[in-house]
Amino acid sequence: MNQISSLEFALIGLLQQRPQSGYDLRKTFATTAMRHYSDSPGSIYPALRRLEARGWIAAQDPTQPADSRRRRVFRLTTAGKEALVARISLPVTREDVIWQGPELMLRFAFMDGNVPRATALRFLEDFERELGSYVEELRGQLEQMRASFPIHTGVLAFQSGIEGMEAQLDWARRARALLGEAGAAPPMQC
Amino acid sequence: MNQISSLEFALIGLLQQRPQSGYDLRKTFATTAMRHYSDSPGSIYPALRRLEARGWIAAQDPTQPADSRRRRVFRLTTAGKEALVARISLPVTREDVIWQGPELMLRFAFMDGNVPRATALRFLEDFERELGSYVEELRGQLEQMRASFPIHTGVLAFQSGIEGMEAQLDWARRARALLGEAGAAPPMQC
DNA sequence: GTGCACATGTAATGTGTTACATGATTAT
DNA sequence: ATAATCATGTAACACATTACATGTGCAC
Repeated sequence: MNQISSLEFALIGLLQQRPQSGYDLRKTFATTAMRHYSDSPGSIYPALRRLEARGWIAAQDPTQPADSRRRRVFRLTTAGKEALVARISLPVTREDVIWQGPELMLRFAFMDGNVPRATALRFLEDFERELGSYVEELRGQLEQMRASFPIHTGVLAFQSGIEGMEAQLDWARRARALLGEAGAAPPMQC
Repeated sequence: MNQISSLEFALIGLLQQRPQSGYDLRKTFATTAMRHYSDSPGSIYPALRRLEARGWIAAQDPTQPADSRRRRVFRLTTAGKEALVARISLPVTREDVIWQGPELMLRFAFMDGNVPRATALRFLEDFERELGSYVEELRGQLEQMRASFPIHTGVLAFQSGIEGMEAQLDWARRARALLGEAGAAPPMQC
């Protein structure tokens, strides 16, 4: 499979921000908001080797004297940056909003300094459109459920999902307004 | 591994509602709000065979005359129902709310008619407590981010996650009020 | 000098994904 | 009759998880 996995995407996104070792990346997954990624060595080190084999990342200065520990600090290569930008710039599809992986918001988060502001605005527009239409469909299903069942947990759980999505829709509208009006601010373009 | 997977849990939860064939279950995953589960035959049929091997589900009436198609309709066994109830009744941990899999809300949704109302209330209390403390932690991280970066996409994406969780917290409070006051309604107990 | 955090790695296992294969029934 | 849908299955592959293994440097 030539497809990049969600973990691999997270790794190159973090490496774009600054060169790091596998251990550093594990600690990020273990302690920050990216906790939903496993910090197990069995996933991260193999993923790093896959990325290295593809030429997207490279260990910098194999015989680094400044670092006595046997750390391997990786940096993003030019090809890696291209792959990152390509992944970030993917249009937001209905599948994306349904699966709601950590992946989607990570795509938006990694846009800083990597793509023009227009791409971020496009993301938000797509996101609003796809999520909006999906929520509308779910609301229809909710009405049907409410008709057949009373207030029981199935309906309530369903409602929880819908309300979470509505909060995200609301966020997207505000974020778009913020980014759109920021014509005076320094451009995001790399 | 003796652990039940998220897919297996979804399958026995659906089979508890009514006996169904693998194809029926696939269609549910393909067309309803449970779309985040794959409807690929390569995942569902092997999972059904695993559940059958464990004795949690059974094909009813192998030589059903009423159904000319060669469907295998599965029903939940007593052991299967026990496993379902055990999984549903698990306390909500911090890990659960962080991973936010489809799993957690499914647990709540499948409570109808399977566990006493107290279990549902307990779920909501745990959920509020764990998610509340996690959101608080994330809000601290957000403030740090906001200090170092301007309004850029990383901060915005972070905020989106927090707002989604806050919507769920709000939902949990309302759901708890609804379930708690419903002393007059027919009990959920099986 | 013993324990702990740092740092990387491998092997076994289970499972989801993709793609392909097969055959029955219904509709046209 | 022939296409589409129903219905189940398998094989190859990639990947995550878990558990184990190994070694370094620092603190007490």
